[in-house]
Amino acid sequence: MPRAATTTDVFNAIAEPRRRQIIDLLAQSTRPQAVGDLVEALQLSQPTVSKHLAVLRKVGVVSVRKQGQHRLYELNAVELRPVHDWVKTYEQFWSGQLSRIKQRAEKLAAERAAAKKSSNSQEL
Amino acid sequence: MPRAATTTDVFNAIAEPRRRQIIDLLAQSTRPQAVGDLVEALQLSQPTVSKHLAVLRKVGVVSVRKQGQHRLYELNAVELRPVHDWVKTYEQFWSGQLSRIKQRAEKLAAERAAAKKSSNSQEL
DNA sequence: TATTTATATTCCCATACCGGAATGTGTCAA
DNA sequence: TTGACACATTCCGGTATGGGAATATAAATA
Repeated sequence: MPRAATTTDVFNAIAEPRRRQIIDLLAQSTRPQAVGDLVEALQLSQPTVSKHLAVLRKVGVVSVRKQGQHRLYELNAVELRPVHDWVKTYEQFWSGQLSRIKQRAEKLAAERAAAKKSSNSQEL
Repeated sequence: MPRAATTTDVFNAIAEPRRRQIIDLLAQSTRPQAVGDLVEALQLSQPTVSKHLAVLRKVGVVSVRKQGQHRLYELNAVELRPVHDWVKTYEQFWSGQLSRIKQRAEKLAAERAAAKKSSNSQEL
């Protein structure tokens, strides 16, 4: 099995730095951006930008709207939520000491739950 | 230029679901885990697990310690911080209405800053 | 020392990439 | 209709993948 396609999910899509740049640009701008605007801002060729946008479209991170001969791209940030939710779990590992206590408590709770499930107290 | 290596940065490393599973397992367990434990938990072949661990090692997300013939893997979650920090910016897009007001204010501030930089009030 | 155990590494291959170049498609304007 | 413009898509080539199979390495054990 080869590497998963970039269009498989958001995690694969945002692995590419230019695609994160595109997301950042769309977030910073009030209004939807035409492809040409992004081309200029990113200093990349038009086909390259269009292809990155196609990936972001397929995973739903951006949406398009036609306006004349332009395509206006808009951020659909909610699709980033899986990434946020996953990584947020680990915030506690580098934030204050108080949180570290909480972290420890959660670990112990997890252990107890696991031990209960399989009456096998071996470490996971 | 092909796709960036999985070992290029954390974003590429965590694109692979099994590597995220490994991270999750290491986070849930109190103690460092031997490769064999992960093999059993993930139901993957030993070489596959070892290779995923090698990727996570190279980007610093896990650290290893020898204990006899075992290698004990431990999570180094702080290396996930770049992902967290990047995606956290977008939290506002799906959290409560109050935050959305704040979001709008930040956009306007960004616009003003951009306009100041290039005395060109065209939209970015 | 020979054997088992735990893990890492190498080789293989089908697949998918990212960028560049070229080309296709659709819209506006003369 | 003929261009001109904005954008998407296709084709190409060098590279890297992830899993399986086989092999290497290193420690424990008989």
